[in-house]
Amino acid sequence: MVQAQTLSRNQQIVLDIIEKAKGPLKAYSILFNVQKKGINAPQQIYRALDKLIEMGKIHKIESKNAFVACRNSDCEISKATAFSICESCEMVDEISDAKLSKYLSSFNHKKGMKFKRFNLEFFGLCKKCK
Amino acid sequence: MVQAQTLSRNQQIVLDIIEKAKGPLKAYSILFNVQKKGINAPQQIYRALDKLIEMGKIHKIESKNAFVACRNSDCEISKATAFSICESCEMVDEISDAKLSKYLSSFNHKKGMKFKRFNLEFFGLCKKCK
DNA sequence: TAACGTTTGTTATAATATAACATATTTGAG
DNA sequence: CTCAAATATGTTATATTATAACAAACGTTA
Repeated sequence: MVQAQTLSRNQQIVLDIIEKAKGPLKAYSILFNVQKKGINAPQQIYRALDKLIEMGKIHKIESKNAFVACRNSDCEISKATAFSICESCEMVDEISDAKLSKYLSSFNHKKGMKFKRFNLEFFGLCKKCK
Repeated sequence: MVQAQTLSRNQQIVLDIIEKAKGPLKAYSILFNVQKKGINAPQQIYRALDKLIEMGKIHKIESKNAFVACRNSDCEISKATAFSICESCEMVDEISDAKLSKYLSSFNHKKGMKFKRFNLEFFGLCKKCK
């Protein structure tokens, strides 16, 4: 079972770094940042990332192979995620829009497939880069 | 400029394989399949894939690092893509739903970002795997 | 036909991710 | 409490995905 509250040492270390970051972090950049804390191997990072994703504490931005903290209670355990991604400065913003989320969560494919989960990535230029 | 019609030799070889495939193909699996045709290096595959994506002939399934042929004229040069992905058998189906596409294409983020493009991936179990 | 852009070929390497195994720690049922 | 099961850790090695850099060939088209 996925634990509800408590994070293990490594999980907490990794989550702290991701939460403090201004943008999405890559696994190896997290690794380089925690080597002073005694974490030396990619496996240790990837294991923590996997658990944090399961718990819904972070999300993976698939198009960037990078990770951001979840700022959105609506996506409850990452069943319904949407992001806005700037193609210039790489900024990523989690979209929390109840209508959008509802619309997509209830979307059903014609071919009879029932969806459990979706991930949506929007791309453009953010205010600053426009 | 992106060429309109003609594909180069390598581009055609790569596209043929992707179009014939039943499911998404990974870059290195494409590579192994074309070594008999004199293509030996990953670069050759990735270059062809990049151009085919630009031309809208194929799409990348970001969550799988794999590539599928475009079956949908609606997504015109990959500005608006949506896929249905089976978590069991790995089947990928391109969704072409005008309403969905229109809804998302006109979606505007509250924070003032104007989107140029989106990619949506739905996950679940397909008919067979259900 | 010369200049430019595009494609190709090639070698090397970077970046991302998992396998496999041994040990330690935590948790919960009895 | 206590021991068995589940979870987490540490570690080495390796697999997978992707790009850098450079030289040569090809194909437009002015």
